[in-house]
Amino acid sequence: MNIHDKLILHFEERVQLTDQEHNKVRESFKAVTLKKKEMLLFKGEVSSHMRFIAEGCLRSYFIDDEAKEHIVQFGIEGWWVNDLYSYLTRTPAQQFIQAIENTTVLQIQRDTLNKLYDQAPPIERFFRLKFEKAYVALQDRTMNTMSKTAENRYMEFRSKYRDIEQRVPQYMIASYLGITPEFLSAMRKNALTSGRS
Amino acid sequence: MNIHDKLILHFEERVQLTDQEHNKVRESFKAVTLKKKEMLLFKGEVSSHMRFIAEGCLRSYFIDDEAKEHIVQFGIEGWWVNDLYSYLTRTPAQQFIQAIENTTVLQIQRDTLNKLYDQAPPIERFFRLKFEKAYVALQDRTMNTMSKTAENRYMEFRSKYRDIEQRVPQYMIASYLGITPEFLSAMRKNALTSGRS
DNA sequence: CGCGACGTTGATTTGCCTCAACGATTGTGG
DNA sequence: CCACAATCGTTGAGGCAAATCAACGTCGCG
Repeated sequence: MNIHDKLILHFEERVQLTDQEHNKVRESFKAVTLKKKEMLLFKGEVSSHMRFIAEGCLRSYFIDDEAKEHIVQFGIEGWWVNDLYSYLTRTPAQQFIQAIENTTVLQIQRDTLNKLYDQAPPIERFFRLKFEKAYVALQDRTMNTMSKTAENRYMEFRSKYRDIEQRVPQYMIASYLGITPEFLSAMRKNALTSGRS
Repeated sequence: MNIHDKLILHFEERVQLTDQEHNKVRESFKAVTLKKKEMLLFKGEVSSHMRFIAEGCLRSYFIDDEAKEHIVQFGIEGWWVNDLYSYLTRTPAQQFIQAIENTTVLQIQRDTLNKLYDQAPPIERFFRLKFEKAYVALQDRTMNTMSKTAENRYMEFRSKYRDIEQRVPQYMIASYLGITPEFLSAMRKNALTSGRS
């Protein structure tokens, strides 16, 4: 199975595409490969691509006024990553996107994608559905952050993203959860000495 | 100007509609009026409408394990409100939606909207764009919550949503910001006695 | 072998919460 | 139209979850 097949299967989980649309997709999305720790997007660049992770693992993060990193999102095979604000407004990115493992991404230029929306309505539908889902997922995270303790959020992260948990260093999980590595470490110790697991 | 005109103008800020599509919109969206404190959606109901606020002010909120309320979103004229998770998955809502002022909402049934997507691609495009924007806005809020103090978040809220600030009680703003009313009160006192404003 | 990346530990500090009490408004039923 | 009850905001004392800071152990890798 070549790399574009993955993307097409991904689209076809949600919408039906004609052969012609398959070809459009194959032409429009270009592969990019990254080695571990390489950058896919730097803060300050304008993000002008939508990006699908075909293989590997990435993180997007930003740096606050006190020079601290905060992980916005992890992504693995089958996920999309972007600094969407930069992409939509054509302004310099606030976020960095970096490879955690060697990674292959399929990306499409903004203008190409916008044309594709006109030519292939199922693709536009796919993205409508995708953003609906992404919004719901993000809202869920927001609600958790507002109402749960760090320990509960960690437990939920572990059960929801077991695959990711095993591929990224612990301090990045702490950053994603909005806590310090020290505190995560302390929590893990507690969880082990009480509830056996 | 009747109430459906507002909605059509709202669509036409982003996409072009034909006269026929105008009519579809007029037929499909039904008006609902609410008095202050009335509920538009209860936790446990399935949300089966997309809802546009034509006039008034609403809040959506949830109640956590410790019986505390958390405001997820405010909405005024020109905004959309929903428990999107419930709407998309047809499962019982986690959230409540309540009128803060007397309010008029235009709402469309899920099935009707889904048909409309097929019949009127610009409407589907509108919602793709809307969810992209909503996602970005929510991500911005998430990033703020992760990296800023309560005081900074409050200041940002005030400058970004001055209109809302003046229409909702202070304890609801506290809830939206993820702090207690007491702490917000203390912050306000500080801000006044130091920086003149 | 040595160094950098990662995780851990413990002492101390801090941002925000809890609880309880108390004005000031608002609104509402008698 | 007044009286009383809600509703809302404020204050202050005390407490806790999580951060900070500094030091140290361990592993993988060049």
